[in-house]
Amino acid sequence: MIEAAIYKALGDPIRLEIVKRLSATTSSTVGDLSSNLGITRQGARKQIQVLVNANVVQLSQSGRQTHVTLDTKTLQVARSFISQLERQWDDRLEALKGFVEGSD
Amino acid sequence: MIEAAIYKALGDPIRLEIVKRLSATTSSTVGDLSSNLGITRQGARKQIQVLVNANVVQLSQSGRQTHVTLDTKTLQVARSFISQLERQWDDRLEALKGFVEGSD
DNA sequence: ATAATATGCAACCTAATGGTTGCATTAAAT
DNA sequence: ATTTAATGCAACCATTAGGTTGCATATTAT
Repeated sequence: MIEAAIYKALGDPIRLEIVKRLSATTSSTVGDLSSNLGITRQGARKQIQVLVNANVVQLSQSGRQTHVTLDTKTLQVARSFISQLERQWDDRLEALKGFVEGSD
Repeated sequence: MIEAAIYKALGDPIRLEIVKRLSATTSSTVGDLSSNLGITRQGARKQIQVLVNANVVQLSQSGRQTHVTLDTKTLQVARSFISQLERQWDDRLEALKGFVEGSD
């Protein structure tokens, strides 16, 4: 079953920025990720939670800090689905082309 | 530059359903797409407009009907970006693995 | 023991979103 | 010439989302 929730999670500039940072950083805590986003720490935390709820990231506690990691499995599902859309579309175009050529 | 708008457009169950239908249908008019979505025609039209604004679909007029077509170029951009995130993440993990092994 | 750090949680506000109803318009059929 | 079909557009409404401030809590450093 396809989850619009994944795209919804990626569909916000701040959340997308967080995901981008995550993909490029060795280790990120909630605190790290929350800075330099142009919003408050608490605001950023809420956005991180949206990513958690959509399974785009996972949290793990370690002492007083919370680590955030990307869940690439979810990203993979999202990417595969888009691939499928593209493929279906292309097949359809191909079939149409064949039909037109055949009736020529 | 990366557009969160694309994901935002896909991040709604009704809009995603519209896109799915488009990928599987030979030709779709606004009217076709607006039926059996569980909302009014006008409501559906607004969602289609969101897809138009995000360049996920394009409209073309033909007499009294409006045809809707997928813009696979946009989908491709979205997919590529996710691929890139996955790749960066994998490279990072690989580098980390090398570091751990090297220091053993 | 105290102070500083890293966080979480709740209440609140405003703007955006998803949806509706109602009416206008234009092209195609009869 | 009328009617029917396929749309578009605007006003309105309820809910969700994105953000803030304020306060509580639990580790870590001094």
